[in-house]
Amino acid sequence: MTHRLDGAEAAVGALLGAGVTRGTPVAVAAGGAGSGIAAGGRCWAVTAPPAEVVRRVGSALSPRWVWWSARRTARPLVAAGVTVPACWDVAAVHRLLHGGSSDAPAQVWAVARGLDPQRVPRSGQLDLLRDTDAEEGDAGDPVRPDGYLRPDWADEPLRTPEQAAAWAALALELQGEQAEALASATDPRRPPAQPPLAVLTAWSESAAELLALELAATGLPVDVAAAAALIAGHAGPRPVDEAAALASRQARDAVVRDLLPDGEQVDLRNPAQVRAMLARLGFDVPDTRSWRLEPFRGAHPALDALLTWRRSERIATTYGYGWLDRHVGPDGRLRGEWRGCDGAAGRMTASAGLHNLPADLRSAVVAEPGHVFVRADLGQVEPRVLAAVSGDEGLARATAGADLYSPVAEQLRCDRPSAKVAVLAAMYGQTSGTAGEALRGLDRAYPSAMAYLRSAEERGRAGKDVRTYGGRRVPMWGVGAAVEPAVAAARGRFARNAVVQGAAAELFKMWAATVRAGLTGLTGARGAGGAGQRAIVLCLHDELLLHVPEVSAEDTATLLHDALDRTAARWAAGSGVRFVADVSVLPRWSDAK
DNA sequence: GATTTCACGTA
DNA sequence: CGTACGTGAAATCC
Repeated sequence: MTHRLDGAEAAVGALLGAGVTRGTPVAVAAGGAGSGIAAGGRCWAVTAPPAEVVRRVGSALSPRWVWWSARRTARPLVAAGVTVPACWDVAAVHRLLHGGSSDAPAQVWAVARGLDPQRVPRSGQLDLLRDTDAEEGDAGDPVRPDGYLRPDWADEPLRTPEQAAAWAALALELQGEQAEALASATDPRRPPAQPPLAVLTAWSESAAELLALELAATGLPVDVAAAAALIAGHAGPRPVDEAAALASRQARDAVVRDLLPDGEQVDLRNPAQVRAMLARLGFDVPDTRSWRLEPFRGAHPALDALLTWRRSERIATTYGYGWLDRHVGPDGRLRGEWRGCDGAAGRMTASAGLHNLPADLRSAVVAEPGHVFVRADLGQVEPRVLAAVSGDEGLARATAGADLYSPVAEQLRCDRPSAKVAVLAAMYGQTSGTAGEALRGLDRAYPSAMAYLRSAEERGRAGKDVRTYGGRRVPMWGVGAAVEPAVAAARGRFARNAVVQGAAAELFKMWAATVRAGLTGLTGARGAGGAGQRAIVLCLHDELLLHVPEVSAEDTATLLHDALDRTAARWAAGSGVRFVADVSVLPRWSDAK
C-alpha cells in the first residue's frame, strides 16, 4: 500500500528518511490535485501538487528530478517559475538510446521491456479478438499481465496521488536501467575520472527538454510596430477586410504580371503555370526554384520581378500579419513550441518560424527597455566536432587557433576557400563539384577523421544504424542493404552528416544546459523570463541568444565563454580540440555581424 | 478532409 | 543528387 503524505513538507521528511541527498534521483508525477514521488525503491502519494513538492524538496535536498517527460510533468513547474537545476527525462534518454522522436510512455516502456512497440495497446481500443487474459488483473497496477502499460494510465491524466506514486515508481525504475545502460557504454579514450560521456549527454538532453519548455514560456522579445512596418514594406498595409486583402494581393501580383505576355493567365502561386510561362519566354527549367532562376535574373525583367515577388510573398504569407497575430503575445513576446531533439540527429526544433526567421525580420527582434541581447555562436563547430569525435590528432592541432581552415589549407597546400569547401564536402557527403583533389589531400592529412566519416557512410549505405559520439542512436530507413542505389547513397550522405551534426547538437545542448545552470546560480526563482531576469530566449543550432538586464551584459558574456570552456573540457576531454565562441552584446538581433 | 508536392526560410 | 527542420499554398488523393 502506498504511503500518503500530507503536504510538501512531509515529502521532504520522507525523502530525508529514505536517504535522499544532493543529486539522488527522485521521480515525480502529477495525479489529481496532488502528486506522486519515488526514491530508493519506495514511493509516496503527496497531497500537494508537483510545483509545490518540487519547490520545497528541491530547496531542501537538491535531488535530480526524474520524470517520464518534461513535456508532461514539468509544464506547471515552468509556469509557476520553479527552478529545476538537474533532471532526468526518461523519454529524452529513451530517444538517445533507441532513436526516434516518440515521448509516449507506452512506447518508451514497451521498448525498455523488449516488447513490440507496434503492438502497444491504445485507449478505447475495441478489439473483439483481444486477449482478455492479458488485460485482467489489478486495475490499480499500471502494468498489464502481458507487460504493456495500461492505456488509460499511459494516455490520460492520472486521477489520484496514489496513481501518480505508482507512475513515478515506474519512471524511477526506468531511470535506473537507463543510467546503467549508459554507464556501461564507456569510451576508453576518455579520462576515467569523469562520468561517461553518455551519462553526461543524458543529463544535458534532459536539461534541453526542460529548456524547451522554458523557451516556449519565455518567448523572444519583438518590437511589434517594427515588425509590422517591415511586413508592410512587402505585403502592404494591414488589410481591414477580405476584399482589401484580395486587392493588396492582386496589386502585388500585377507588378510581375504586367511584365508578362498574357500575364492575366498566369497564377504566380502555381509552379506548373509559372514553369510553362517561363518556357514561353524561352527559359526551359526543370523546376522554378529561385536558385535555378537566379542566373537568369538579368535576362528578362519579369524574372527579376518574379524573384522579388517571391520574397515578398514569403513575408506576406508565412511571416505576415497573421503570423504576428498568432504567435506574438500582448507582451510583445514571440512564442512557439520547442523540442529538445528532432527525430534524426538530435538538433533542437522550434515552431512559429523561430528557426527560420528571414534575415530582414531580425531587426524587429529588439531587447526590452533596460535590457540587451547577449548573443554567442560557436565558431566552425562542425569541423572541430569532427576532430574531437574521430580522435584525429592532426585535425585537433588545426583547432588551436580562431580559424581552422587556414592551418588545413597550409597542410593541403591549397588556398583557404578550397580547404573549407573540401572539409565541408567531406562532412556533408557532397559528390558534385570540384573538391576532388583537395579531398584526396584530406585523406592523407587527416586519415582518422576521414575514416570516421567513411565508416559512418558505409554503415548508412548498408542500412545499419549509426551512433553519435554522445551515444544517440540514429536509425536508418529502408530494409537492409538491398535497396536501390539512390537510396543507399542517400543513407550514406545522411549517416555521414548525422554523426557530425548530431554530435555538434549534443555539444551545443551541453553548453546551453551549462549556461542555463549558470544563469540561475542553481537557486532562486526563474520567474518565467520576466523583467529583470536573465533568460535564454533562442537556441539556433550553434547560436544562443540571451535577454538580460543591461547591467549584467558583461557578466553574461563571461558566463557564456566560461560555460563553453567547462563544457568542452568534459565533452572533448583528452582530444586536445579547442572550441571557440563569438560573443557580442546587442540591442537588436540584426546588429550581429 | 487528409496527404503530398513545391517552394523557401534558417543552421 | 550536402543534411536537417517548419511553414504555407496548391495539387492530389481518398
